[in-house]
Amino acid sequence: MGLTKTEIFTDKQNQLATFLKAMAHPARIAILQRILISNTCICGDLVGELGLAQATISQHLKELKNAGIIQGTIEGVSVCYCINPKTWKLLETQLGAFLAEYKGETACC
Amino acid sequence: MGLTKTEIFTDKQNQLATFLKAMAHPARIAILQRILISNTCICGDLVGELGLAQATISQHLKELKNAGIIQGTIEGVSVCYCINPKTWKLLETQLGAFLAEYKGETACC
DNA sequence: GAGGTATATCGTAATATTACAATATAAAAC
DNA sequence: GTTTTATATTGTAATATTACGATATACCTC
Repeated sequence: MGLTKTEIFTDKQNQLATFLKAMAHPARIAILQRILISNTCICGDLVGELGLAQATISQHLKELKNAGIIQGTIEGVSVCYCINPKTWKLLETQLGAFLAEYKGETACC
Repeated sequence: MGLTKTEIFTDKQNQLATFLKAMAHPARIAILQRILISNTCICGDLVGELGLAQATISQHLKELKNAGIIQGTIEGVSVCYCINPKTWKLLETQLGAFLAEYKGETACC
């Protein structure tokens, strides 16, 4: 075992889970916030700012990139990472729809 | 290693990561949707509806409960699980604030 | 209280994640 | 072309997650 049974869930459920999983780490939230605030990002800055090793940050960036949340373009010696606007909007839509399913407090519990 | 370095991040970053992690599984999204739609929930229903073993579903419910997202009250033989309104609002606020940090497309990448 | 029903917990196997040192790659500067 | 600088990849150890069978618990019904 140890393998998520994706086949029994809908594509939407699986996709939302993938997005959430990609963001479900404080380092990746910190990285995203850093990109969001400065509206641009160079990986080297993060190595100094977060207290994690360069290899670890590179790994986190890779996961955000795999999920499609960020994109990177080579800029001379360094790489410029920024938000993928298309994915971010999709994420906002899907997450918004999910959260909106809550209809207020129930009488039950 | 293999242990997240929570101490180098802010409480807000860690809390948001914890919420996201709790929801970052298609089974748990399906469970939440089921609770949200019916405005109530009994675990036994889920065992029939999702294609997972009873022990697995109980485990997923436990994780959602540990994160404070759902709460359960014993109701005779079964347990009634429902959304924790306070946590759900906190989650909406924190996630909303996070998503709102995006200021639209950048010129950079 | 014996039997049935609903949920939780335990034990365990397979797999995934997190973190980092070491090393590789690739472009700029000299 | 060698050195410097920035990032990626590889290898590896520690830990976490996912799933399920088996078993325990707890409450209702008779």
